[in-house]
Amino acid sequence: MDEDSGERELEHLPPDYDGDSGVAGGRKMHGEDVRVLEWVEGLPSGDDLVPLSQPLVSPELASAFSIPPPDLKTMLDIHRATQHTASNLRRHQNLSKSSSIVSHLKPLAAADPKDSCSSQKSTRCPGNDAGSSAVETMAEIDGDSTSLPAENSAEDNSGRMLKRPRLVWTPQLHKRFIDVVDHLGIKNAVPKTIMQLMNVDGLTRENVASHLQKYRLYLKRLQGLSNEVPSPSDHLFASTPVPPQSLHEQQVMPYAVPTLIPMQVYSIPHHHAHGVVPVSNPQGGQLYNGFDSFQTYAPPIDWSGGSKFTSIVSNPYVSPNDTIRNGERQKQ
DNA sequence: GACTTAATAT
DNA sequence: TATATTAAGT
Repeated sequence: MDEDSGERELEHLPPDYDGDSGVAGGRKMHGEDVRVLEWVEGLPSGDDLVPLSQPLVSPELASAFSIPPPDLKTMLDIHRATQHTASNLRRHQNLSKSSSIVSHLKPLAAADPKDSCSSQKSTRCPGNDAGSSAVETMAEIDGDSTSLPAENSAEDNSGRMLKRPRLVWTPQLHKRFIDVVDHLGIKNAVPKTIMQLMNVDGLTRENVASHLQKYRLYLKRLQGLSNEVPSPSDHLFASTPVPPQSLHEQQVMPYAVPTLIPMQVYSIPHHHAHGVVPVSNPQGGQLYNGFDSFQTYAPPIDWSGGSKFTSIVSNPYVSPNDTIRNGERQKQ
């Protein structure tokens, strides 16, 4: 059924992009990274991007699939949503114990997850629970009635239950994931928080949990064999342009509220899938690959909103000769 | 209800 | 086969 799905995905990649190239044999230090970067560079510049206020799927296609018209986002909407997020996160911050660090933050900066959990040795953090009640879902924040619910199914307009299409973790989406995980620190990076900060409309906690699981396994492998060539299966993760800071447990940096550039996931009935011309909107949104899944394009998160703090953590770069144990770098 | 881990499905 | 999704246990 999906025997050639890889080939299909490649249709949307530059001609020289070989997603399944034999990295196993000899992954030259950055060959893969360079290619991904080239691909990313190939995307339209900011000037070429379609404004957020325009629909992500053409009206014709939307109507063909009975997709209700999305709420058009204006810059005012985005600003309002950002303010909303910020104020909710501030409320969250006020609920948990405030710290001297956080008290210096500019209004847009959010709670320091480490601080609010500092006495917890497990990754479960009461602060997070308090936050989850204070922070609303992205759909609510966006005021977006066309967003899919954060469930794995939705009803179409005739009341049938539709299966949410399988999410494809594109390099862009993964980059956004990594950005968030790195900002949270691997210890504080739990699915719900990641999902909220990623701010991808339609992305579910389950999507994130699954990807996080995979990412943790990748990090574990990375620790296990520090000098080995990365597994070919780590293609996506290894394509992350920077050494994952996630290897370090805590990023003692309060995370910023990312600029809200929501993306929407459209659920298109599978039987409609064949032969559809891909729709692309790199500004954020979905690239429908014409079959049974979507590729999600996400512009990088703009952390500038509140990240006025420089990290207290020293250079997280991990040299190939170092090993990581329990999140601590061990010099050799 | 959220999280992690393991198993299963595609 | 890779990886997204679901299930089970905490």
